[in-house]
Formats: sequence, structure tokens, C-alpha cells
Amino acid sequence: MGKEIPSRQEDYSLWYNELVKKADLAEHSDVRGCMVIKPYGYSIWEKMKQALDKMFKDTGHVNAYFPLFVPKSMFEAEEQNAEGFAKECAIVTHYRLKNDPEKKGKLIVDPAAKLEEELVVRPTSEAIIWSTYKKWIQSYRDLPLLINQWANVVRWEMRTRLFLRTAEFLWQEGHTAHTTAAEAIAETKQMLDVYAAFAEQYMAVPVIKGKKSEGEKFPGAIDTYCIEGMMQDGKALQAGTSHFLGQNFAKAFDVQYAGKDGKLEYVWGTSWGVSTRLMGALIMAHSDDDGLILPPKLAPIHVVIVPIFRNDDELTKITEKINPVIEALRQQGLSVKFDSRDTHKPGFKFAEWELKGVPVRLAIGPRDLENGTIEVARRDTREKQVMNLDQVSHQIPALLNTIQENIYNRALSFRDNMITRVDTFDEFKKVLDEKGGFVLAHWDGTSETEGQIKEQTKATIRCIPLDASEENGSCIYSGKPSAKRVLFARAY
RNA sequence: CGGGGUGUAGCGUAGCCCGGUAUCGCGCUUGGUUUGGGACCAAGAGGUCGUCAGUUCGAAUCUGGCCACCCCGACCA
Repeated sequence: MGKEIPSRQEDYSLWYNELVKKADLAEHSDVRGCMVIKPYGYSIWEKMKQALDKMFKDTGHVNAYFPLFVPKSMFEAEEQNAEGFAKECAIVTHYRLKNDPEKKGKLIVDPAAKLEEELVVRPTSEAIIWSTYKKWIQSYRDLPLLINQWANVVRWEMRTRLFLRTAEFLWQEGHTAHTTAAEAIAETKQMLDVYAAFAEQYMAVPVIKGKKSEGEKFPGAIDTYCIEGMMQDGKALQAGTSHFLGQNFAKAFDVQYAGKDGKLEYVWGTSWGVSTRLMGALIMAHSDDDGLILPPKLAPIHVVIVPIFRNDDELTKITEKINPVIEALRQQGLSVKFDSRDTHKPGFKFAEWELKGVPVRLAIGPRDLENGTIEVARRDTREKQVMNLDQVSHQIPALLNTIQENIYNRALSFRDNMITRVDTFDEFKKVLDEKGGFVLAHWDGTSETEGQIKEQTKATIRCIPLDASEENGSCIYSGKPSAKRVLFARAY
């Protein structure tokens, strides 16, 4: 009955798709590869934005907005970057439609309105931003330039999945310019730390910080750093990236500054971003077969209250009793939903709010009115307890903190159990097939080996962990010497 | 772009082989009884059967073109 979703064990990807739709997060639109983010899903994204935006501001960044369209010539300027995205760019070639003379009521592209120069719909904004920075930067006094933008971007993906990979998605992209390489590298790492802190403290998703291999890095970057999370099906998900761009874009767009000594130097750059893909990570890291499990810090509704009543009179009495509790919870900054609909039974409401992942549910009925109590249920453990009505509003904030910690710890121990060290290629393949998760193994550092392993196992090097300890060993594939283990996984 | 599949009410489907304008469930509307874990009964509303053309007295059903979507592959920071 009602909205049931398939179990994770039956079909993980079907479970994910159905959960996204049934929990009212998003749905496919009539536009191929694009999704509609529904109000409930969007409010989670808004909470993410809010927290991240504050973290960016606290580290000295300011927001700005750059255009959606990038002239093709500008896009070409940084070759590596342009080539990397060329295969998935949407292009604007015309600027006008006209009535179809053949078919009434139909529109056709007006061939007379062809653009002199095509416009690329941004797959990322380095080109337009660096060509603007050229105008903004003359002196060392103009640096560092620390700018972020919240925007949509378009990458014409062949196969799409709600939140994880769509043709258009929402993200933020930070673009900074610095006088020295050291400062730019420090910025790159700082923002990686910001992302990791956000993932762990707000999303309750533990992540591994690391550096991408040559093959996996951002085209146009010198180094790409990332945070990698582990999903419940044993596949890895890249949740954020931070790039040290060196002087690549400065040279491509001729962005130079005069130093104190009057000499012209190219600036050093970084860029970093997270996207609505984080929604996918959030969903897949915590949720269960009954629906979403949201960390309190990102839940649009912290507490839902379900009254149990047989008639208007009982509802009135419950409302009178519960209103002060609602008020007290809101005073503490919590978002509270009082679900007094008389069109659905309590059991239906319980199931619905569980599907939507509301962390805490309160239920109050005639029996509670007599006893001065209320039932408190946690979404993460499904535990129920009865509390005194006059104490409940004081205890909820602590309970929410407990839930936030619990789902983080649960995800952390799952993730830790999903890291396996292997020393042979046979073991490597066996672990990937039978257990999944991250595999820590020695690698000779060549892209040939990386490519061979990818081809044979579909596993990629997720990152070279920043905290990897020096350890002499030999590459699982080639047997050549290796100084540290890298993190492999099959990934989203 | 290759290989396979599907298109019937808001959603999920039956019917298609063997032509006669459409089945069932969920949801929706109305009324009543219900309400401490996804209520029940009754009465309703809703479909140019993806699209265009052809065959036929007659097409959801047969034939062809087109379109869209899904799966596998290729591709993918």
C-alpha cells in the first residue's frame, strides 16, 4: 500500500531512483537528461548551500556571478581544459526562432539569425572568469582574488541519474588568484579541508582526502585534490574537488600582475567545487529500505508531530497541549511540522515521514493527554520512548545531536570496514567482486598500469590519500616498486 | 553512435500473436463509517492507446516512416 520502495539488497540502483522520487526530492523532467528538483529536495540543497556559503565567507571569499555563455574562442584558450570538455558541450548557434511557413503553429530556427561566433554553455567557468580576471588584476595589491559563484552548468552526459549525473546541475565554483604558488597550493588544500569538514560535520558522511592521479585529474590543473565517500553498495563517490591550476589559466588568458619590484608575473590559480551530486551522496550514505535518513543539520524538518485523534474535539485538546511545545522547539531554532491532517491515519503519516527522513517524530494521543506524556521516535534507530510532555522540548536538541553523531559513526564504521588492503592482483579482483568498497594497494605510478587495471576490473584510482604512510611494496599489477598504497574502487 | 526493448488515464499495467474504439491496481473526487503503524464500504471523474501515413467496412491490435524513453555497450573529473 502507498509508497513503498524496493529494498537495497534487491536492486540498489532501483532503490535509489525510487527513493529520490517517492521522498519528493526530484523527478525526471520532460527535457532529456535534466531533472526537476522538488521543494523538499531543494530545501536540503538550500541547507547545504547555506552552510557551505558561510564556510566560504569565513575563509575570506566573496560571491559573484559570471555568464552562462562562453564564446567559443574564449573557451578554446586553455587547450587542456577545452579538450577535456569538448565532447559534452551544448552550443548556442542561433538567436531567433520564426514561424514555420510549411506548418502553421510550429516554430523553426531562423537560418538568418546565425551567430557570428557560437556560444558554449558553460560546463565550468574557468574561461569566462579568467578572461575577466585579466581586467581586474594589475598589481600584487589586487591579490589574492577570492571569488565563488553559485551557478548551473551543463555537461551533455550520455547516461544520467538523478542528482548523481545530469545534463544540467547546480554547483558552486570557487576561482582564486594568488601571487605565489605556495599561497595557491595552501588555498587548494584549505578548500579541500572545508569540503571534508562540511561532509563530515553536516552531511555526516566520512570522506577520504587525497590527490587524483594524472589520468583522473581535472584537465588544465597541475594537481587535483578530492574527497571520496563510500556508499552503502560498496561504490565510491567523489563528493568534491579542489584544483591547483598553477599558472595554466593565467598564461592562457594572460593574467599578469606587477610585483613590488615592478616585474610582471603570471598569477597562480585555484578552482574548487561541489555540486548537487552531494545530494546523491547524502541519500546513499545513510538511508534504509524504509526511506531517507537525514542528518539533523541538513533536514528541512527536524521534528514532525503526529496527533492521534478520533474527532475534532480530541484534536483541539491535543493542539492546545502541543502548541507550547511547538513554540518552545521553534524558539530553539528547530523546524517543526505539526501534521494535523484528518485525511490520513497516523500509521500512514508515520510511514510517510519516515520515507522523508525526518529525524524525530513525536506522537501524542488521548492516552498521552491523560498521562501528560508524548511518544518520541528516532528515525535513525527507529527507537521509541515515552517522555514527559513538559520536558520534551528541552530534550529534543540533545537528541538531534545524538542522531547526528550516530549516523556519522555508523557511516564511519561501515566505511572503515569497506577498506581492504591487498597485495596481489588476484586478491584485488576478488575483493572488488565479492566485497566491494575501497581497496588499498600498491601501484607503480604509471598511467599504463592504471589504465590496464581500469579496463580489467572497472576500478579506478579514487585518490592517493593525503595521509598515506610511506611503505615500500610492489605494484599489484606490474610488480614494480611502489612507495605507498593508493585507494582504488569502483565508483559512481 | 552500435545491440536489444518499450510507448495504453497522474503512476504502474492487461489486451496485441488470432483486427470489432479498452482491463485491473494505486492515486484522484463525493458521501458515510474509521483513526496508538501504510483503513473500509459505496458512488463517481479521468484515455484522439507516442506520432504520421498505409492496409481494411472497421486498427491499441497488421505494415512502413518518424519521435521519445529505458537497458547493455561505447563515453564520462
